Amino acid sequence: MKSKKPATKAPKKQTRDLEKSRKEILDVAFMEVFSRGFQGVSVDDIVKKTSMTKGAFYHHFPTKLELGYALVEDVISPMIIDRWITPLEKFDNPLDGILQQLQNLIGNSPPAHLKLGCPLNNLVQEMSPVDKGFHKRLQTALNLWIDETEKHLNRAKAKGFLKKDVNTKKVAQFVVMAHEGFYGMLKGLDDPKAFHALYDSLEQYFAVIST
Amino acid sequence: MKSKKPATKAPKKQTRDLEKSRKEILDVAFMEVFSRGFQGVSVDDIVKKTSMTKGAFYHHFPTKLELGYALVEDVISPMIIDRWITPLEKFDNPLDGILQQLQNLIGNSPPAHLKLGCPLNNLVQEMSPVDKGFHKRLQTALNLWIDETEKHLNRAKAKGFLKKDVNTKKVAQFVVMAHEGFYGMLKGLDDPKAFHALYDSLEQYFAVIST
DNA sequence: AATTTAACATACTAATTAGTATGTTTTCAA
DNA sequence: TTGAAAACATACTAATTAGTATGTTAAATT
Repeated sequence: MKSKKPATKAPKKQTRDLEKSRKEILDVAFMEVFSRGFQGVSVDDIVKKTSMTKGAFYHHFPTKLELGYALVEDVISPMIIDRWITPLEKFDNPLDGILQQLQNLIGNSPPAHLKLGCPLNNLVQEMSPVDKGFHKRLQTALNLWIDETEKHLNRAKAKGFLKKDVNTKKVAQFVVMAHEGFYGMLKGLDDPKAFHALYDSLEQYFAVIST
Repeated sequence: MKSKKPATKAPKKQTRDLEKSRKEILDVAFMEVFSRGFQGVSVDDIVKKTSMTKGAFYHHFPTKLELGYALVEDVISPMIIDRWITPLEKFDNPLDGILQQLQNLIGNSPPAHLKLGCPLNNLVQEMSPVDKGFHKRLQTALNLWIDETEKHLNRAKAKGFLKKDVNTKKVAQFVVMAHEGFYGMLKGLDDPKAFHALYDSLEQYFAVIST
């Protein structure tokens, strides 16, 4: 039996950690909501997949809706930045970066993962008309995506990759729309060739606005 | 009191009509599901907004899922043909028709209606990963939309409006993707100017593939 | 006209739901 | 060390859920 406590200094023997617990709930909730929808998941479902109980859940989130809000603000929004914005920094031409990321994160994704769609788009379509608090936060997340994309497009313009007369705000909106559209389409279709079709068309559009 | 029955031949005094009742349930269910999502609507919700009761509902549909399937096949699919395909017949150049219909049905829609998004896209995003029966039927509906769009693009090609080397299947997929993307975007954003931004970009893309 | 059957209505059930009330254990500051 | 508060656990509740069992009425058939 090794239940003896070694006399060496306790190496971080915390059994309770607010931040870690919150993160565990959010992580589990994210996957559940991602795959079954916000209204399709119950608080009990989430709790069951957690190492905690209902008491813990409601210690962290006053209502199920507040958990949903936290998912948008604390999980999904940072994820968008991580996956779609930050990687663009490595590209001299942001337009190349956008196409590259589409290829990496969507084109190269296994079909099983594509079937779940986009976490943000899923919630926009499901919850935006249903709850004002959701709508507000989802709108903020979408605008964040658009604004950050626009910044890189402005950089592209400054570097001479984009025609002088292009409206980068408009293009940014179109680019984000295409991301949502790609995800939505590939979620509904099974056709693995569909991505290339969409990708090729977007590439053609990029060619028009490029120098 | 006018409760007397005129001796004139009964002018269709049916109190029970299978088809009419089914249609009433489907119509009510469509609006409820359209605005609150399939999982956000209960059978009792639907029944309450109907002139019938639960007994009638389960006389027409064995389960809630079967009602959902009927919504896709009997309500939404015909609606897509009516709104997005049939109108194209009036246009000499189908590409003009597609842009016109986008302007009519989305650009000129009141924001209150745009907030509900697209009935098909809503269900694709919410239900496609959740239930196989849904996925299959939603996929069929999407492919119907794509195939019918492709037919008109082939007509455009035959008439010389499209470049000879364009792949009409690919373009059709991109067009439907754009429709879903437009709807999804405008549902999340509030910006009334967003439509024009998206529209302009799509128009530029059309210019590339046109003669 | 009588009888069968189709088109419903009414009343129920067992499971699930979000949320609460109250207890227990860990942590940390004095 | 102690005591208070934070971080949970347990046990409950009232409402809602999809679905059923059974009754009733209108319509079609004979």
